[in-house]
Amino acid sequence: MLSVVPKRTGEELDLLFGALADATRRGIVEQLAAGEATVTELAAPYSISLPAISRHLKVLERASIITRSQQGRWRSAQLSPTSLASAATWLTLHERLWAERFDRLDDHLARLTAGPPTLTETESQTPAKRGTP
Amino acid sequence: MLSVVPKRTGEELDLLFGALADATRRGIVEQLAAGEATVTELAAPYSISLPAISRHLKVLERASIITRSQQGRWRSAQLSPTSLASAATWLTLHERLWAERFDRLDDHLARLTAGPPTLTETESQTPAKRGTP
DNA sequence: ACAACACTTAACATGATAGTTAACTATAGC
DNA sequence: GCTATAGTTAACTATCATGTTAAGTGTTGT
Repeated sequence: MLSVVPKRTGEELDLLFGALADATRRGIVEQLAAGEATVTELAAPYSISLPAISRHLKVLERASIITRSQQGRWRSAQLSPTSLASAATWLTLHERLWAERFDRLDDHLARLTAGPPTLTETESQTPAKRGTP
Repeated sequence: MLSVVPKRTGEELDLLFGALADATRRGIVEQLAAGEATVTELAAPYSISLPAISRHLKVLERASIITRSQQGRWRSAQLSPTSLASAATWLTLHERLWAERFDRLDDHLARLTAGPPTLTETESQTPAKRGTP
C-alpha cells in the first residue's frame, strides 16, 4: 500500500551503474572493447547458459552501454560510444569533489598540529555539522 | 583472454557499482560531499523511513564508500577518501579505450565515404558529443 | 524440404533488495 | 531514575535479479 514515489531523477545512472555491478557484464564490456562480437563468442568465457548471456546483453543494451545488430542469424553486440560518459562524469566529479575536501582537511589538520595559524588562512574548513532545524 | 584491464577483485567493483546503482544512495553520497552528516540529517530529504536510510548507509559502508563514527548518540557518516577510485578508474579507462576505438572507426569511415583522402582529414580528435544527450 | 545452427522467449526456482512497522539499545538531559 | 532522542535490529512483504531448462523463431546449408 505504500505509495512509491516514482523515481525519475537519475534513472539513467541507475541503469548504468546497475549494469556495471555484475562481473559477467563487466567482462562482456571488456571483451567488447576489443571489438564487436557475437553472442556465442561473448558467452565462451563463462560457464553460464546462453539465455543468461542473452539477458545480460539485454541489460547492457537497456543501459545504453551496447548496441546490437543482426546479420543473418548472427547477432553481434558492440559498445555504444557515449555510454559510460555520464557514469564516468558522475564518478570523477564526485571523486574530485571529495578528494579536494580531504586535501583541505589534511591541510587544516596539518596547520592545527603544526602550531599557530598564519594570518591569511581560513579557519572555516572544519567538517561542520549542519544543524537540524 | 584479452584482459585489457588489470583484474582487481571483481567483488569490490560489484559492491561499488551496486551501491551507486540507487538514486537514494547517490543522493546520500552527494550530500556527504558537503561534509559529514548524521543519519537523521541524511534522511531528511527523503520520504523513506529511518531504518531504510540506515540500511542504505550499511550498503555504502560495505562498499567502502563511506566510513562511520559515533560520538555520543549521534552516528555520523563521512566519505571515504579512496572509495570511488577503483570504479572511476575502471570507467574512465574503458571509456577512453573505446572512445579511441570509435574515433578510429569514425576516422576510417570518414576516409571511406569521403573519396580520396585530403591533407588534414585525419585530425578529428573529438567525438561529436560528450556527456548526457 | 529439412536438419543444424544461433540465438531469443517462456516458465520457473531462488536469492538479493528495498521498503515497511515494531521492538530494542544506548546516550542526553532533567 | 525517568524520559525523550538517535539510531539499529528484527520480522515481514513485495519486487527485482540471476540462473536454470524447454520450447520457439528465424537463417544457413545440403
